[in-house]
Amino acid sequence: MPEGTRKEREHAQHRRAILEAAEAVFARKGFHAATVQEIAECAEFSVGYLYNLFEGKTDLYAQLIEMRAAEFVADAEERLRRAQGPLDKVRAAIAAKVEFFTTNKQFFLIFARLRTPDRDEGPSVMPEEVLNRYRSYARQLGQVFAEGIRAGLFVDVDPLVLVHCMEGMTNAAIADWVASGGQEGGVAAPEVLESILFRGILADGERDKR
Amino acid sequence: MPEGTRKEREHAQHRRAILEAAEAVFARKGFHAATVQEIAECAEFSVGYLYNLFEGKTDLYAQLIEMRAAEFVADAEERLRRAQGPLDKVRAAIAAKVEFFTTNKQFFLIFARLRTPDRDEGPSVMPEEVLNRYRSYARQLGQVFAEGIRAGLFVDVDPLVLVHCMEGMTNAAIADWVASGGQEGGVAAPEVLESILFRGILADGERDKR
Amino acid sequence: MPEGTRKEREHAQHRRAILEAAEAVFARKGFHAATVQEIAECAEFSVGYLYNLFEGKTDLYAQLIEMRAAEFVADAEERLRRAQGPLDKVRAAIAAKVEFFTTNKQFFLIFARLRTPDRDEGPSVMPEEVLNRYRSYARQLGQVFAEGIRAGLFVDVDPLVLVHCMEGMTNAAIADWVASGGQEGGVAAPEVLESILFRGILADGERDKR
Amino acid sequence: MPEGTRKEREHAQHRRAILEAAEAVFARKGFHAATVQEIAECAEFSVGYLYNLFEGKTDLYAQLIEMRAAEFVADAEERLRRAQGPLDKVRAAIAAKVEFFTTNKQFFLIFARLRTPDRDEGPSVMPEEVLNRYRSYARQLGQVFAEGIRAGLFVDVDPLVLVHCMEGMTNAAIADWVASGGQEGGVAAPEVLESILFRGILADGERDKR
DNA sequence: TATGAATGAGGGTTCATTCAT
DNA sequence: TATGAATGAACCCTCATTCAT
Repeated sequence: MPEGTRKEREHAQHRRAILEAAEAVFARKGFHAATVQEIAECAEFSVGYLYNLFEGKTDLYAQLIEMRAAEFVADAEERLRRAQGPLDKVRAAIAAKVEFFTTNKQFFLIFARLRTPDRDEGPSVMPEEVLNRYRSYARQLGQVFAEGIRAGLFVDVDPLVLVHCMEGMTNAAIADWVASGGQEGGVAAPEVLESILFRGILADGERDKR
Repeated sequence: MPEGTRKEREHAQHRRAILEAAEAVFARKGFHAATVQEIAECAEFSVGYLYNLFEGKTDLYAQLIEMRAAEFVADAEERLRRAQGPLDKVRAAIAAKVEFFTTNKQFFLIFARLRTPDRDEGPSVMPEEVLNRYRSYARQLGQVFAEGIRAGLFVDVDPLVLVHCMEGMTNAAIADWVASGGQEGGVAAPEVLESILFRGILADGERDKR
Repeated sequence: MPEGTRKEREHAQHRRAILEAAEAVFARKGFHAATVQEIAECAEFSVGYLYNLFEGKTDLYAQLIEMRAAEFVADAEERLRRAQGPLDKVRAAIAAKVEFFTTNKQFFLIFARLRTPDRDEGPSVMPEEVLNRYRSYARQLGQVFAEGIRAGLFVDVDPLVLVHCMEGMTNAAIADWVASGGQEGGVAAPEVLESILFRGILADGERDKR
Repeated sequence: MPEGTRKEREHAQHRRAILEAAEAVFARKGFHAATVQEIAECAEFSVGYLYNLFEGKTDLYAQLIEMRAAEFVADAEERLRRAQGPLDKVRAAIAAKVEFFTTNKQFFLIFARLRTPDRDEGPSVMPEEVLNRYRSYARQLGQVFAEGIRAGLFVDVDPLVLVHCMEGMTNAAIADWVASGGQEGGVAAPEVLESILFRGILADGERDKR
């Protein structure tokens, strides 16, 4: 049951509608090529109203990312908490990511571009809060790996490198799936990615040869 | 000793200077936010002269990518040719990429954005030739993995997934290095990435447990 | 009493204001030398608003001509319909033209330039519709003369030549009047032009000498 | 036998070549759309050299018109001098004009646009000298008609109107011929134009009815 | 004499943002 | 609350003109 007065509920609903329209347009065009006009039309509101609810194009972008980042981190952290031991935590992290982007294809395109931020655009587009949330999550992942290393489960390599390996592999797999149309069942199964991350790509017989 | 008349040498030199200025600006701002004005200033030429040498902003972008892509592919294919067997070929591919972006930090930011092109920008920015060159290289990598699978060296997984794993891991490692300032020796050593790709992140004792 | 809502009326009024400003500027400078900036200033609107109502400079030009051409042709065709017989129809055509440009001095300068279009400007500026309207009117004039020839009223000369004579004479007279400032009563009276067109410039006694 | 040193002769020859190239381009594109670059290429000289011989685009345009106007006026005035009596002088004027533009089709397009000068382009494009030469010729024509009127040969109408009628008719006929491709024998014969100018378009029997 | 590389002011157009309604 | 008309700064690009060679 939604809280607040009817006005407050409508307000929140309109915000969501606009954020979703923005997600579609930003995903399709990128930040600069997207126009506020198109987002407003897509949400079936006027530009003016959009400017009542958001401070501007940049704010809209930031809030969109904040919203999705919060959704993702909330779910992923919950899964991390529930999983026991580094191995299962890593599995949980992979599953969380693959599942999140499987249901948020459009956002993946935005997320992917975030990794190479356009700098020098006046005040940075991303509010510190979002960045901190993400950094905090990355740090947790790092700790999971560090713990695994201490426990003798993982190879003794800078945990950051392990995080990158995991992130890079999953990103590439998801990117390929999204680029190829995002059909059901297309993305590499999390289990395959897990297996490669854990055991590498060498066949069983080959691994010990050298 | 460069060929051609003095005029031709200057012409080529100016082209290079502008392409390098463009690389710096596109890397910093992205395609849309970069301005021709800024590129010209950065190259210490007038806008008009830039338009004598290139057909427009889009052409400048395309030629820049074409130039770097040609450099990369030439080197990487040469290394692939020299390496014997799938294992060494994969090692060569990783080394080629890490080394190329180590000396072309700025271009990495452009390359990374290429993977999530802004759509709907009229005719795609990239000329078919460049795309084909890249596709051809990706296909070669796929064949290396396929060969490794046939030879029983690699796990029996869709070669495309293996390519993605390799690409994703190296991209993430390079991205982190670039983002953190690109200091000497910062990027994860190719040998570490290789090792993880081949043998996974599980410690020796753990791998066989399950 | 104008139709539509207040908004619609204002919209139409602004369109007219801009078209009139465009008429003044195009008349003074010609298409190429006119600037959108100047038209906007002259209409006391911003450039941006002008682009809300028209697709661009070319569209503005085309719509202006379309508007005036429609006004002229509507009036002239009505007069042609009402006049009885070739003689009166020719008189009506002359009067229609002289009176139209007497109240549309500025447009005459635009009309005059239309007759020597700058070629090679990509797709012609004029929409087919306007050209067809004008061609249709010219054809009607030709038929009037042809009918007069068949009836033995006019000399037996290619009707097209007769149209040219009529058009040329009236154009020259109007051009002179416009060039000399367009004062009241300056243009040669339609009756004088008619008389010369019909009976030539020879004095009565001289005509039959040869 | 051309005068001056070889240098002077070459200089004059180059000037003519450039003026002719300019005529072709200005005729095709109009003043504003024509580019100095294209004129230079068309004349097979460099832009720089063009700027050695002419002060700029405007000067080139003015000198071109000056040259052709001088040619025309010299010929037309000579014919006027030779003709005896107003009738023959008018015939001579018509013939001079038709013949001149028959051999100078391209220039007709430039001449036609001259009649509706783009104003407000800073210092007027046409030097006073050219304008005066043309005015002087128009005055002479006016005097021919005035003389005819005094002699009872022409109807008693403002001579300027008669000049306009003659000019307008011939312009329209030439314009049609040029527009339709300028084929041999296409333009209305001077005799037809003369006849209409002198005797009007009414058939013999009709003229006296009213 | 003859060249064309180099300039930069100015044009058409877009779009984030505001504000009267 | 919700609208969209109106703004104007900023962008890409062209082209007349200059000047070192």
